[in-house]
Amino acid sequence: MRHVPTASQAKPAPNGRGRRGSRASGDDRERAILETAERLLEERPLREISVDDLARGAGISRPSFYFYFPSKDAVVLTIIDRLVAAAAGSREQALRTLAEGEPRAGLRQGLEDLYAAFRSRRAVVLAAAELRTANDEARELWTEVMEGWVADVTAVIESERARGAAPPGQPARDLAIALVQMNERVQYATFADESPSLEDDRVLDVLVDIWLRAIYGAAEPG
Amino acid sequence: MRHVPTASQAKPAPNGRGRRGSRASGDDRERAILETAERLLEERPLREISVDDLARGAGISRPSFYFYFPSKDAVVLTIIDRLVAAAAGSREQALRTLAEGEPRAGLRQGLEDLYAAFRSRRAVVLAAAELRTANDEARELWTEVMEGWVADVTAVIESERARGAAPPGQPARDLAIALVQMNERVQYATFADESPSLEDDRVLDVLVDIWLRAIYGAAEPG
DNA sequence: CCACCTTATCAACACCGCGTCGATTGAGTC
DNA sequence: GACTCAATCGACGCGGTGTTGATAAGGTGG
Repeated sequence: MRHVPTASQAKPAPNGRGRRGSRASGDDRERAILETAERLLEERPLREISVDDLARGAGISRPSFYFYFPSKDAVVLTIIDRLVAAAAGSREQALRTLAEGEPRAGLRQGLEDLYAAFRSRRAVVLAAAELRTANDEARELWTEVMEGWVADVTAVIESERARGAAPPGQPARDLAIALVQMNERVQYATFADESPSLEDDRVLDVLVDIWLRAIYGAAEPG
Repeated sequence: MRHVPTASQAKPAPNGRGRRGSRASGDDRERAILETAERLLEERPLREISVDDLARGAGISRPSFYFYFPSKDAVVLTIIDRLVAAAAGSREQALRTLAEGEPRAGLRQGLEDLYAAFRSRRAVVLAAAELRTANDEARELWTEVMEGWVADVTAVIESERARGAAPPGQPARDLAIALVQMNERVQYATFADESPSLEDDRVLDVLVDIWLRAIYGAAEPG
């Protein structure tokens, strides 16, 4: 279980991740650490950034770092929390468009918004993916996010089937899981510039096409 | 560039990963280390296995370990090399079935064989995925494997389009990349028992369905 | 059979990154 | 001017990695 109210509550009260108690001038330091982390993540992966790097970057010693954050991971988790809160906005927006009876356009719009939100914080997203394999809290956060999307997509598929726009097929939730995970993986590969990976400007066309065919396509045409 | 001839050449000559020179009785130790690694990977992730664990498991001291392998990663890479060589068999088999004019059945068969091959070495596959993010050599090996599959799938799609069985659509290679990456991610999630993830016995039905719709489906029916 | 190479082994070491402890400073009450 | 408490950091212990150098334990051949 995570203990933090997923950010967005400006400063009040100590939380599991942030500084312990108080709110004196050291707010600057805390911000400095977060900014240093974001800056360094643009240059190299999390695993190559030490607590000392973060401390020095923020102009303090390593032990002082621990006054503000309990660990390196906690810093990144704080950053991710905020990104996730921001992305939640995009998701709600997309859902609303979807609900307005124009599901295909809405779908494209939704995937576009999400892609843009993550694309703009590429470094953080890659760090989050790296953390996920090692850190329980990160894994739980990721799970929450994925479950949220899967639930939404499942609802959309079911409603499209109910109104006859989409044919029956695999259980909606199973389909949703595979599609959401496809997006995660494809986008990650593009952000990380893996090979093979899709070109940045091809990602959406390809993903949207597969989603539409998976949801609206008949089982086996041609 | 990797320097190792992807295993399968029993013992000859020192290679980049294995023991340096010679082939005395210490062959047993080398095998013992590899077996210890596989055994421990069934219990816990690579990151929680130390060189000392591997050494003790093989009945030698930590420094002695370095006589056989240059690092913990090298051990896992050796294991992965062998798995990949084995999986290459499945892939060739699948391709042959595919080429015999029964592409849909062949596709299902191919995905099934691959899934079974990896499923049976779950622990190793998960370790490989973990290594990939941290280790250059692992990343290159993974790239080779992925590029191989993408190339094959691209060829299949193009040939199906050429003979009129599949309609035109996104560039075949782009489609292939997304589908192959989807499989990777979905299978990983299932092996790791993430949430959300597909149930073990649902994976193939869902993946095959999406593949068929993505390849053979029309752009936008219903 | 003994000098010699080569295989195989490990204690001891140097290094790095993490997280903690305890002492110290300095600004703000009362 | 005595007290508090946020903030800082030197020094430490821990656990992990990889290396060095000394040593034993087989052949091999002169």
